[in-house]
Amino acid sequence: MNTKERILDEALTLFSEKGYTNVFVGEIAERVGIKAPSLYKHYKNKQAIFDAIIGEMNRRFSVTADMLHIAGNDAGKDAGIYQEMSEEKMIELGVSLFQYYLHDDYTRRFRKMLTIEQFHDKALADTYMKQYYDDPLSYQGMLLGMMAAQGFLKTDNVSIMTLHFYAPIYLLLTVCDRDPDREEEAIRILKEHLRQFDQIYGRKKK
Amino acid sequence: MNTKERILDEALTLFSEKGYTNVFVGEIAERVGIKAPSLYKHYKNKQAIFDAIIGEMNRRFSVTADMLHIAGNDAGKDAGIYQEMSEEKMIELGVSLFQYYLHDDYTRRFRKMLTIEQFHDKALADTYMKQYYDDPLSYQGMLLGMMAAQGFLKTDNVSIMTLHFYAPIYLLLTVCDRDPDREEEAIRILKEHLRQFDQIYGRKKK
DNA sequence: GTCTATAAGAAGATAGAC
DNA sequence: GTCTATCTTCTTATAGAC
Repeated sequence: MNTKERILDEALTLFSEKGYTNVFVGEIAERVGIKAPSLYKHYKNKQAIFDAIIGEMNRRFSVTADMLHIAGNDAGKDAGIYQEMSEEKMIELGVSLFQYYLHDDYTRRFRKMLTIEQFHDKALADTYMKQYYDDPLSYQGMLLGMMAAQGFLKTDNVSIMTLHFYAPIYLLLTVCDRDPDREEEAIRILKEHLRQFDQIYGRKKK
Repeated sequence: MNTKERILDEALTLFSEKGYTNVFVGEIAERVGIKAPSLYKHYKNKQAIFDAIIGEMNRRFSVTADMLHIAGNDAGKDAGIYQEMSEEKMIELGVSLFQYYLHDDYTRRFRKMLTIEQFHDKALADTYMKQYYDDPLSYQGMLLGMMAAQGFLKTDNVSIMTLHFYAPIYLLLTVCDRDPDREEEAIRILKEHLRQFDQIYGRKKK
């Protein structure tokens, strides 16, 4: 990683912990191992660092979104995939996805930075909404909808079923972001949630 | 409202919109209609204003919490109250509660300020968690648990049922905080959520 | 590209008159 | 309690040598 990239990386870490205004240019430079003025050879000013981070974030978000769309559509074509999915397997899958979102370095720092900075700028609030509300409900709705169409789930309102699937996951993620010590508890609850979801909406009614 | 109270009020508004560091003492003073130095006759410094707001917030939160506990216990003693609660009545109640949380001036500003400032200080993160995770799940769990005990709801896991009730409400609240234009949509979804919740966990299975 | 020195300006806070 | 004037400190950013 070159200096220009390291600046972005350290800045992202600091912004996600303290917010834009509470991070000083000298602080970023120190972490990179240079003095503040040197930093201005790489970026025009502090705002340009922030903008570059936002740009990179949007790029990564849209790459992930595309991947999910493709994966979702592929899964839809292969109807057999769901047949093999037992409750335990579904829970395992849900937990790994949760842990990825929680621990992946970029995902976690972007999420915390957006949480702090979302009210500074309407565009950031929109990005937050898209990433943590519209897109998840859209992708997961697509998958759950296909499972319903194939008779593996039972509902007459796919969007609300999707909301019931996703909202607890979102809530538990916010818990762990604020208090990492509660991760174990959150994962226990997540598993119970997924199990109960499967009982409610699954093929075999309890 | 005297000057000391007006300072707190305007500061809370500004902090909830821009965050502590992005609000200048002169800005608060201007809104109150005085000059910055006058403000120091009422509060030792900027931090003292913030601390006073946090103190007031915690006071109001605990008053509400006590009220909910008492109301919940009273409701528990009066078993008949739930018998009269039709699905439509339950939806109406849920929507009014949602709109109260969304529009009540203090509730809304405290929530936005906590969202922005929560990572500056572990105590604030703890307050956030208590107010928007532990307490709601505890109160609502108490109520739903009593309804289950009396046979009006059916589940073998009250905490997860409560999570299924509350998590979508929390998610929809974050949507409206970030984009007030989506309130109408959110309330439509909220109603569908409550209706489906009643169908899933209500006495009469669909 | 990195450094030292420094300019330029902003923001919090105080002094002291009224 | 409120004001004007001012101090002090902090922070961003630039100048110019190496």
